[in-house]
Amino acid sequence: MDLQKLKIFVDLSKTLNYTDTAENLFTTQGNISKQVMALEKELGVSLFKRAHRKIEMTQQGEIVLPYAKKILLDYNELSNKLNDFQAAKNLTIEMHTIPTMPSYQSFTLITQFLQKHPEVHMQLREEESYNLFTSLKSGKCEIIFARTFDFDDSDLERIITEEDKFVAVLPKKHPLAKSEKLTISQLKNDPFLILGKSTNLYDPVIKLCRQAHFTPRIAYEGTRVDLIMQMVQNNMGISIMMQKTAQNFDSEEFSIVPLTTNIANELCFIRVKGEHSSANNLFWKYIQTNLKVLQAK
Amino acid sequence: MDLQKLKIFVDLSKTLNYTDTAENLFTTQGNISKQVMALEKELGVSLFKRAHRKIEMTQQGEIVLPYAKKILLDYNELSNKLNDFQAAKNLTIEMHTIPTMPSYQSFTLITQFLQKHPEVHMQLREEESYNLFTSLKSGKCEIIFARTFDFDDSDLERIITEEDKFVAVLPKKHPLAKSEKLTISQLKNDPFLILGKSTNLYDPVIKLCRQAHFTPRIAYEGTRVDLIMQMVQNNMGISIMMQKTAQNFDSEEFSIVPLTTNIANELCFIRVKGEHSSANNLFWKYIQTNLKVLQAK
DNA sequence: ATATAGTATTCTAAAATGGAATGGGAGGCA
DNA sequence: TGCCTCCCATTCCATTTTAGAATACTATAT
Repeated sequence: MDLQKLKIFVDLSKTLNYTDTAENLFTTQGNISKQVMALEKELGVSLFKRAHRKIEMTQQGEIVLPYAKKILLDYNELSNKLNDFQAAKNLTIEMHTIPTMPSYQSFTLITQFLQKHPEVHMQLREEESYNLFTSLKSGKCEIIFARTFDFDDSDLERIITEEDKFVAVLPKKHPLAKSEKLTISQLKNDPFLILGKSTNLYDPVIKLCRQAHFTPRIAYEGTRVDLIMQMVQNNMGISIMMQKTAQNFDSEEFSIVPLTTNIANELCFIRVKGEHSSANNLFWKYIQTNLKVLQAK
Repeated sequence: MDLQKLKIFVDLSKTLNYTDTAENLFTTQGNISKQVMALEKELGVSLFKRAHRKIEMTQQGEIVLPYAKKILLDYNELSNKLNDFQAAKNLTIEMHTIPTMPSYQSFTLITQFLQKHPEVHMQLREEESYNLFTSLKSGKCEIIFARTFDFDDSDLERIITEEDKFVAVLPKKHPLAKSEKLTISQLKNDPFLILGKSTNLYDPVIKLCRQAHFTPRIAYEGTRVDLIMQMVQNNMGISIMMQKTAQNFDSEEFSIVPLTTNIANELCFIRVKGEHSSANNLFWKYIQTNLKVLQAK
């Protein structure tokens, strides 16, 4: 059952003339004739009485007409709704991000972008690092702000906004607290207080330890950075985290010492390669441009 | 836009599995895949997110779903309505008839038929003879009861229920009132009181006169037989009509004399050759059978 | 590593489509 | 009466669509 047939039927019910309907619907008279006959066959009724100078609708035709109109209207309404939805979607950026995003300069970029483009809506959602890439690849969001370690995924493209490095967080009284630099093996006997598996920091830390041929003793694993800091202050262990995370807790009670590692680490916007909504492209270009401006300063 | 695509979409929204939907709709998995893609292309949106072990509907799919269901429901409702209509129609006989039908034995046959088949509805409508054949041929009714003269129409079939003949109706005091038989030329000087053009009696009478090489003087032309009879009684002229019409007015005040003619004349049921509703066929067969029974008596 | 479940693709024959031209019947008109 | 015109039906043909069958491809599970 093709809606085109219903369209023809409805138009024909108005014109009662095959040639006119053919013109209205940009086809030929013969085609109209065939389609109407096909529709009649499909419905099993005769829709028009053909008398040789005019045609006239049958009782069955009168039954069909309101339904045909209704169905066509519904289909149009559907088309419109979809168009509206797509238009709105084209002006909406759904971004998933690590919870700490507001502490980075990327946040400034986002707020500036939104001020400059008030027509664009941004839906930000915090999500555990662990899930960000899944959400991105499954299409739940079209862009993420995440921390990467040794990034290597040819399906994705990214804009690095900041680089970060590993630091050790030590109690003030720790023997190595005054060091200028540390390697992780120097800490192999300390209890580790680290961010858990639901962050994407866990795996790189374990990897670092493994590279240094030891398995850390994990005294805390969780998501609360402030809690870790308190535990360090209280001599319950040491922590490995990112410098930019640690510096938010600048305190007299513990030391932050850079760690020598070979693991690249960046904060970046990431999206899949390929087609994107116009708002997304607008945002992407804005970030690329204004990041250079920022860095030039 | 083919409704089949919507059907597939709706079913797929339930199963979320191409193979299952293919089975439900008696087709193949590959076909489902193609149709869904075609639908997506046609609507310009993606309806399902394909993840490699399961598929999931998109937001756009959620928008489409209620419309698809509604359209399919409407189409089903339409089908049902048409079926009901056809079924009712199949049990209804629409018969147009000359006004005098109740005076013939055909009327008895009809009432007997309706008693025997109470499920059949008969819609009788009186119509002027002149229009009966037009109504029949244009499909306004599927069967007529009419009077025929020299019937010859290969598109129609008929059952003759009674034969009739022309009679002259004369005032008692008319010089020819006592004749056993008359030819029409014997009446050429009398004023004619005849049934008008809207009956199909007018033309045959004129034809009879023309065959006898005279043009009658028409003193009355109309549809009221009773009026004609009164006029005859009052010596205002003579009339030519059918015997069975005349004998309903059996009176002492005028004579009915058979007329010698070569014009065949019958009362009959007539329908177009070809397909008919079951009720119509039932009726036709009933008349054929029971007419023989009647005639055998 | 292999099997499995699930969608996409390709190939092919059959069917539907649509355009153009032709057929054919009834009404209008001279 | 005969011609013309209006209109729906039909036919021919090239193009497109369709549906089935087999095959490819890929992520998950074992």
